Amino acid sequence: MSTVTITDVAKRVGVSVATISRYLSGFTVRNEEKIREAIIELNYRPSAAARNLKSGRTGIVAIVVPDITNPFFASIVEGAEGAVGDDRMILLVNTGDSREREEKALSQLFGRVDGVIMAPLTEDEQGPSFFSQFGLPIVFVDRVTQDGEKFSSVLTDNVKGAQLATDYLIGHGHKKIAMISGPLSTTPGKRRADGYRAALKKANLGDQYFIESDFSEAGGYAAMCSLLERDDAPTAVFTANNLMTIGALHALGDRGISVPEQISIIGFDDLEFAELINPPLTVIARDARLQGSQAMELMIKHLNDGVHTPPEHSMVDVQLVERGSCGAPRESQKVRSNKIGR
Amino acid sequence: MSTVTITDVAKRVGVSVATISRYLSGFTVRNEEKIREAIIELNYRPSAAARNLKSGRTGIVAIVVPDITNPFFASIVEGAEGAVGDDRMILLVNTGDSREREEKALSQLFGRVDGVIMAPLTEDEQGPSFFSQFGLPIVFVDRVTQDGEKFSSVLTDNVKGAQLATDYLIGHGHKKIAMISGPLSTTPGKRRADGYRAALKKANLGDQYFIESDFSEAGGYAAMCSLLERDDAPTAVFTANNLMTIGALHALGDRGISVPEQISIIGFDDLEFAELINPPLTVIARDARLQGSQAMELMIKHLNDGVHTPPEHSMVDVQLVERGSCGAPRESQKVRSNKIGR
DNA sequence: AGGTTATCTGCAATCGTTCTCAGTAATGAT
DNA sequence: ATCATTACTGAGAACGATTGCAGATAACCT
Repeated sequence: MSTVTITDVAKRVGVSVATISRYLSGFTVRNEEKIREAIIELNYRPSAAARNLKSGRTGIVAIVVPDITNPFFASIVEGAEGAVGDDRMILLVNTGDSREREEKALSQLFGRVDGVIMAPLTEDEQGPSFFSQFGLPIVFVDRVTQDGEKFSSVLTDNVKGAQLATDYLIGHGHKKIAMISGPLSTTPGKRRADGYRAALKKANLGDQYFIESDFSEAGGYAAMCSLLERDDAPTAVFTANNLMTIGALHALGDRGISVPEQISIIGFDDLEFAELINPPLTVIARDARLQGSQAMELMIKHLNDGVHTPPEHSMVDVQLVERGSCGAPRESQKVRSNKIGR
Repeated sequence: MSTVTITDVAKRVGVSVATISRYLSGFTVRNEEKIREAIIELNYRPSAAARNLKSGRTGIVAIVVPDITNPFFASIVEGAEGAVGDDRMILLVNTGDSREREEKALSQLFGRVDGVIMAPLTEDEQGPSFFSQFGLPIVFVDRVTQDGEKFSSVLTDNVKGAQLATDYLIGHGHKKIAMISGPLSTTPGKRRADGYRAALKKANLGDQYFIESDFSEAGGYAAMCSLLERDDAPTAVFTANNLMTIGALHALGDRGISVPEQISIIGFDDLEFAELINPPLTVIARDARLQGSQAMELMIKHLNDGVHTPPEHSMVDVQLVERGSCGAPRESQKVRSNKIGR
């Protein structure tokens, strides 16, 4: 076990601890060669704890995400990892969509990390008041809290993405366009719903097929089921995230409803395997890794420039990736007959 | 900003810092009520750094994985998160399949964490020698290093899984059974290859269709391409992990080769969307979340019982999930004609 | 009352660094 | 040779908690 301290190294070389410390911090000192050797021979490793205590910094940046098994967040983490650099590490907190765990984690983070990159669970007011007393640099990614403008953020152009998707369905001639939405308490939930409604309005269509759900596969499944049970079922669906798209597809598969012949579907967020699905999935894509790396770069900037750097807001673009899951609408009779026949 | 220390609290209450410290550690002290109040009023938060320095523990467990965007590892992390408990946190390190980053991370981890749960990149000898001098409890998950028996581990029954898969293909009448294997330098790579070969041997078949690749989608794609280019192409393929399965499917899709009519495929590791693929994917599944939680439980045990608890080894079972990607072999002529026609 | 134990307390050392301050040696300019 | 400048050095005080020790108080026996 390595309980060898800076003092041991100093004794070995015959200088003071201050010199060793300076050497470690990159200053030029007289006996560099001997110090290097002594450190290797003694297998000395500086104590992170002692450094933290003195310097006040930990060299750790936290990333708080609601669900690490969602490929989108996994990619964010990957992007952040790539941008974190050599002298910092990442502390991952997965809150599992639990508000309680999010709060607990945040309070425990204090003192252990230099900054927090987070995708908060909701935009509720509780968040900001907590953050203002937090004292650490915060960068929001993908989602913000109510007064998110006060902190740096890297967001997606959700409104545009949802409009693109809805317009695309409208362009195919659909009139009955459903949206399986995420929680309106979240940034992407709200904004994507806004984009959807704006596009419908522009085309003089109503939003009677709007369903609020919860960004999970089960939620997408349930929402799709309830849409299919309607007397006047939609001919196209826009699902607000990847997991809900998968859930919706499972619901369709279970009922033997074929895509895009009987119903068209377009999802927000691309998936590694979107092309492999039958049919290949048309989606609104964005660069999650880029979002992660931008968030980390912003964080590093704040860390280096001091807390009082003004917040910066970055917006990542979206684009429509056309594959094969959307087509022209079918006459509603046909859809109904199929629905009965399930 | 909270620069309020234990001394401030002590002054406020009119006792010594020792008393506050004891109160914080759960001992019964006289003025509990007043202390509680003072802590809240002053918004005092104990300094993690100072605690670390004195006590030597950090309350953080590291998880080192090669690729967090692989759903399998994401699930491991999720499982570990669920089992970590209230007084510890998880530090995630994503090495991105880079040996260099793995080494660097490991050395930086020292002193910042109480233990390391890891899926090492390879079984090379470098690992163990490093770990023996590491002095921290280590739990291997999914993969081990050469002298892995010295440390606790949670592994999968890889041999059995590979045998199940290969036997299944043999049972369908296949004779030309390929394996797109992971690196033989890794635990799952080697063991799954062993299982495949054992099953072939039992059936008096040769392993001329064995290809070693790298557990990535691109690797699976390339391997599948090279198999298809052979004069005598295989009629069935066993891919050694989820990403390579996706890659292989992409390769087949690009060439218009249909599954399972023209070629059968079975993969190791289930996928959230395996049912949605055309055709639904038959796989060898295992409970990744369970592996993660077991690893964490083992770690907590080591942490609580002291370093000198003997290592424990746990093996998670596998099972074959039959869907629709395997069928009877086609005559080789047909396959060849299709190959020419691509 | 006196003695013993149990419970709580404060003092002060300690953990392993960083960093200010003052001091010494070496170099260059005059 | 003198002085100014530069380049490095060591002593020692922090940083904010934990904890062994010994003393004080209260509680319990006989």
